[in-house]
Amino acid sequence: MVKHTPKAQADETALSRSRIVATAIQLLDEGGEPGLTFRALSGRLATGAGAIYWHIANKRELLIAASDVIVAGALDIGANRSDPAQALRALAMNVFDAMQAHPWVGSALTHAPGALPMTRIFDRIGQQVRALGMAGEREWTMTAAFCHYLLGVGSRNAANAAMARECGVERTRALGTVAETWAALDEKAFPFATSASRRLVAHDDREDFLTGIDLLVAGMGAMTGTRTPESAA
Amino acid sequence: MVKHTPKAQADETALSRSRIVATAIQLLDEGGEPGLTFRALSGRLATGAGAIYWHIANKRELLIAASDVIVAGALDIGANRSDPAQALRALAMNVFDAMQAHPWVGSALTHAPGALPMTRIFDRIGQQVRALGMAGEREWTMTAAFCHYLLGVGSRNAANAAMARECGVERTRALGTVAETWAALDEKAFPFATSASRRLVAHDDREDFLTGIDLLVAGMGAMTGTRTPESAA
DNA sequence: GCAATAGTGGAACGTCGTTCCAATCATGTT
DNA sequence: AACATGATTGGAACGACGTTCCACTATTGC
Repeated sequence: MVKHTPKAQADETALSRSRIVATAIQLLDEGGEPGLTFRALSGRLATGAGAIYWHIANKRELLIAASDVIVAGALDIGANRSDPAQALRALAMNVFDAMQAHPWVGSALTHAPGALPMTRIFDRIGQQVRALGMAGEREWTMTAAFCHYLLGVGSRNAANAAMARECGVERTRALGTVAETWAALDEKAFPFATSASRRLVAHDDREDFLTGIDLLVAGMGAMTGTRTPESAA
Repeated sequence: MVKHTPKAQADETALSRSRIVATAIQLLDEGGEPGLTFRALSGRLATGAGAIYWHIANKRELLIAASDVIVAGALDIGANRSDPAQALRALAMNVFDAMQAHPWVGSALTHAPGALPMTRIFDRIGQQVRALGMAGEREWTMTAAFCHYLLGVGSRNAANAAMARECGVERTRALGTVAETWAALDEKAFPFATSASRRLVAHDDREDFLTGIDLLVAGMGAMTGTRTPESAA
């Protein structure tokens, strides 16, 4: 009783790569990385594991495809300012927000460095770095530094979210546990960590992240000698 | 026939936490993250899994303990220059070299943000940032930025090593595969990645890393000279 | 000497990613 | 209308993993 166009099955009940990836994103958002399981996936799709493997090679590819949907969506909007420094900032902000909304993305990007989603980010950032006047060796190094920073923040974000989920509490409460551990350390052996433990729970991730981006942009200006970071206002 | 001091069993055949951790490091160095298995571990220690669990709570704790040995060793030497900027550089270099020699450390640090090894790094870097004249909010933000960058580089290093191991070839050859993929991308859609594909295989990780560190240090100098933290819009 | 406790070895459990295969469905040919 | 073919499906089965459990041995305090 089901109508079907020859090639493009518009049938909603039919299995397809995009439907699998969309469901995978649902599971990841609900239960984090451990929430994505081929059993949970086949259960929600009301099919078997073999059917899924017909459309997708393995879990790694599934994770990359899921990340790519999020990353492509984050890079699609905004970041088209005329000023490269501002565009860089907006770009980084978009990626950060996407990683905050979907913490598993940060860890997925880490485990597949050369894959499409990370390449997307790398390319878009590289374009802006180039527009800032970097050339030759510089543009590579600077872009790589930006990406590494972005990736580091993203994976720490993912780890924080995982810890919060594991303890069954919200992020602030989970960080509070770490803060207590730090505060209880020997002040002689860890002078900075003990004094910084208060800020660990009070700080704003997003603001800190953006300050780091500004730091890198300012550093680029200082090292090339030409530009001043005055533009980031 | 075995002599034994009451508490401190110097017996080489006896199981102990430190012997377990040392063997775990061996396995990690030989086979990467997937090389560390409770079965492989109990096999090499000529014992059962239950005996190991008497000394160590779970795999997470084992990975943290293994990382701590490497990190503590890396932070123990050097980095005692009088110039904070130079000390910061030397510190970062030590951690980078340790992560290069033991690629699994980068990924382990990512998955346990508040644990002792990462705290060690955070504290040592924070001390130098503080010595550079940062105070209040700044010293936290700057230290966090350094750590994030360090972590990002470390986990990408780990991912590269994992990819190289998986393909059974050396790192350069594995990166070459990624470079070919990038070169084959649409030049209109990925103008930067396509043009940068040559550098991907030619570059020197360590040099790039240090340039990034210098970038951050230079940024700190530039930002403290002029601005106040009201830039966050 | 003897109970108590620290420590050991390995079988067993449940879950995971992945593979395999018989059954089903849609389609082109006769 | 009947069949052959290849794409697609559902679920059983496999091997490996982290972890738990428990019977057992060795050491210690009394």
